[in-house]
Amino acid sequence: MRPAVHKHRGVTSGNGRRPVQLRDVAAAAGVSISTASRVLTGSGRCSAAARLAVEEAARRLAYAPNKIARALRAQSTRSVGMTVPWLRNPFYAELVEAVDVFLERVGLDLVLADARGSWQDEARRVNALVSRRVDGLIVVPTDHQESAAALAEAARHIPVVLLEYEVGELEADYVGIDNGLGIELVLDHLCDQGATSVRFLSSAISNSASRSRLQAFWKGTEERNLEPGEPILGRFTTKFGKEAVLRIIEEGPMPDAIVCASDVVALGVMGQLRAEGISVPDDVMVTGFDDIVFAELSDPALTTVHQPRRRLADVAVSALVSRIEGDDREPTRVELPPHLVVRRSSLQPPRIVEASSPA
Amino acid sequence: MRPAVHKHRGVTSGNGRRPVQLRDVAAAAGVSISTASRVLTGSGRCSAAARLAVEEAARRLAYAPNKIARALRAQSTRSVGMTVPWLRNPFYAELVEAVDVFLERVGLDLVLADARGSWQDEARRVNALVSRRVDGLIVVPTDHQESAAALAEAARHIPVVLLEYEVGELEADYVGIDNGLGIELVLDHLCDQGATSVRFLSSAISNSASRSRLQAFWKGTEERNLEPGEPILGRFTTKFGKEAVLRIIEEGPMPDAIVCASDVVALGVMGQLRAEGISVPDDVMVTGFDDIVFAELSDPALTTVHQPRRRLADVAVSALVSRIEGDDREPTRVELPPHLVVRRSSLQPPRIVEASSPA
DNA sequence: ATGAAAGCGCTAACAA
DNA sequence: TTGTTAGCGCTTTCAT
Repeated sequence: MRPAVHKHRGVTSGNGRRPVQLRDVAAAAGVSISTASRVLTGSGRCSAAARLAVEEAARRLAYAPNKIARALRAQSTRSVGMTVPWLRNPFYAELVEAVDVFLERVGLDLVLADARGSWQDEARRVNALVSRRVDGLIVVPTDHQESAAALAEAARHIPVVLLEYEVGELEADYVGIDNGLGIELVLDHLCDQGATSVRFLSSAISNSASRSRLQAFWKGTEERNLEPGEPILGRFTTKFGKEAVLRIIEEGPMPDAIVCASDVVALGVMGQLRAEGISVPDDVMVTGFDDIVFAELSDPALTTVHQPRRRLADVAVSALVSRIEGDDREPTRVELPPHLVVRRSSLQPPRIVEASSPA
Repeated sequence: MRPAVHKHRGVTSGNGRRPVQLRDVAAAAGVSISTASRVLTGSGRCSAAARLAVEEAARRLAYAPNKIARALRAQSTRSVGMTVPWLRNPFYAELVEAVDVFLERVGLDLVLADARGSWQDEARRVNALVSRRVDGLIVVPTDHQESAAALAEAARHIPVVLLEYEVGELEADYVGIDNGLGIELVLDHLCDQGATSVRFLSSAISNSASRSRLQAFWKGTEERNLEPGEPILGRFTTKFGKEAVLRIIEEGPMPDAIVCASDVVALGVMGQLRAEGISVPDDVMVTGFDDIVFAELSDPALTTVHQPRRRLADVAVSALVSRIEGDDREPTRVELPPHLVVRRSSLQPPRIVEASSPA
C-alpha cells in the first residue's frame, strides 16, 4: 500500500479558510507529523532541535489543534458538561460561575446547558452532552424523579456529580447544603422576632432540597409551636411568588411570616405584597433562601439563608475530577452548612438599624 | 487488504462501559455499517426492510451517535458557541435563554461560555469554541477594542454575529437596539417629571452601547437644557452602582435624576441610596436600562428601557444561520427600537398609583 | 529520536 | 439498494 496522498479540500465557501493543521506545522518545521505531535503534546522524547523548530512553526502559523480530532483519538474532550434548572435564576448563574472558576483551575472546559425549567429539556441537553462526549457531568437536576432516567443513562458512560439537589434512585456523588439546618435557622430567627404563624413557599416540581426544606418546615414549626399554614408549592420564579401572595390574601388571615425556599420567590412575594399595600416587615415578615445579590438590594433587604457557592463548586469539581481519574469508590454525599443572613425583611421593632448617616 | 478486524477496547476503568456504536447497530440489524448510517442519517436510498431492521436495532440498543466522530467526518458540529460578558447579570442570562430557544428551533446546539467580565477570559473562551469547531459564534462582546483580536481571528474561520454591542474594526453582522433612542426616551420622560439636572452612570470598559448611550446623553441633555453632571463610568454590576452613589454624595449636590445604562447598576444605586436615607423618587429619580425581571420588583419599581430580547435573539440566530449556510453578502447591521417602561422610581407627584386594594 | 502506519467512529463516493 | 473503501485531524504504538 502506497503512502496516502494528502488531498487538500477545495476552497470552502464563504469566509472559511482552511485552518492550519498539524501537518502544516510539521511541514514548516521539516519534521514528520508524529514528531510535531510529540513536541506539542509534550509526550515522548524528541531532540532539542526538533522541539525548537516545531514550536517556532506552530507559533508562526498560529496553529490551534482541532479538538474534535484530538478528542476522537484520545477518547477524551477535556471538557465537562453542566446543566442547571434555569439560568435566569441568579442563584444558578452564580453557581455556574463558581464551577467555571474551579474547572478552569484544573484545565477543563465547561460546556453549559440550560434546562429552562423543564426536565424534558434537561434530558435532551444531558443526552446531547453525552453525545458530545464530555468527560463528566455536573448537574443541578430539575426534578427528583423525572431527572432520574436521563441521568442514570448518562452515568453509565461518564461520571455524574449532583449539585444542590439529589435525584431519587440515582447512585451518584452529591454535594449540597444542609437544607434542614437552613430552615431551622430561619424558624429560630422568626420565633425570636415573635412570629407565631408561618407560611411556606417552595417549588413543587420537587427537587430534593425542596423536600428537605419542607420536611424541616413541618418538623420545625411543630417543635417551636409555630402555626404552619398549608405550604404553597410552585416553582422557583418571581412569578410564582407573586401568585402565591394573591392566594394567601384570598385564603384568609395573613401569617406573621412567609418563608420562601428561594430568593427569587421571596422577591416576587415582596413585590406583590407592596402592590397590595401590605408592608414588610410590619404586616408580614418575609425570608428567602440562597442569598443572591439582589436579596441585599431589595427594600426591605431580604433575610435569607446563604449558600456557600464557592465551596459547593469546589467540592463538586473535586469529586468529578477524581471520578474522571478513575476513582470508583462508593458515591459520596456532602452537606455543607449554610448560614442565616438577617436583614430588615424579618425584623420587628425594636429594630436594628443597618446603617446610619452621621447626624 | 483484508477487512479490518474490529478490536474491542479493553475494559474501561471505572463506570464507563463501551457506548454502543454504529457497527453494533449494523451487526444487530444484519446490514453493513454504511447501510445503517444511511438509514439513520436519512441520506441515500435503502430498502424498507433495511430501514426497519436498522431502526429497530438502534432503538433496542439505545444507540446514540458519537457526535465527535460525526463532527470530524462531516466537518460540522451542528452547534454554535455563544459568549456573554457576565452571566450573573440577569439581562445576559435572559438573552442567552432567548438565543437558546431560537437555536433549538433550527436544530443547533448552544455551547455557552461566560467571559466573567474579562476580555482575556473572553478571548480564551472564543478560542476554545473555535478549537471545538462550533459552526458559528454569537458574541456579546465585553469590550469595544479588546474583544477585536480574538473575534477577528475567529471570524476568519467561522461566521460571527455580534449581539448587543459592536466591536471596532470588526466586520461582522450586528444586532442591537437603538441605544440613542433609549436614552432619549429616558430624558424626555425625566423632563416631563420636572428634572433639570441629571447624572449618567455606565460602564467604562467601553462597549459600543455605552458609547452610544453616553453620546446620546450628552446630546440629549444639551437639547433639553438639562444640566449634565460628569458621567461616572465603571462596569455593569450592582457593586459599581453602590460605589457611584457614594461618589455622587461626596461630590456635592444630588442631581434630580440618576440615569443608569444598566438595570443592575440602577438596582445597586437604589440600594445604596436607601442605605444612605435618600428617598427615590422624592429626593432623586433613578432610571435603568434593559428591563430585567428584578426591575419591576424593586421598591420603588424601576423605570427602565426595555430591550426586546426575543427579537434580538431571533435576528441574531437568523443572521448566523444564513451565514453558516454560505451567505457572504456584506455585513448586516440591525437596530431594534427599545421602549420605555415607566415605573415609580421616576415619578413625581401627582403620582400615578400602580395598584389599589379595594378600600 | 524519529517516521510509518494504524486507527478513534463516523459519512460519503464509488462499485457492484 | 448495498457493501467496500477512503478518509476527517489527530495520537500513539511499533519499527527503525
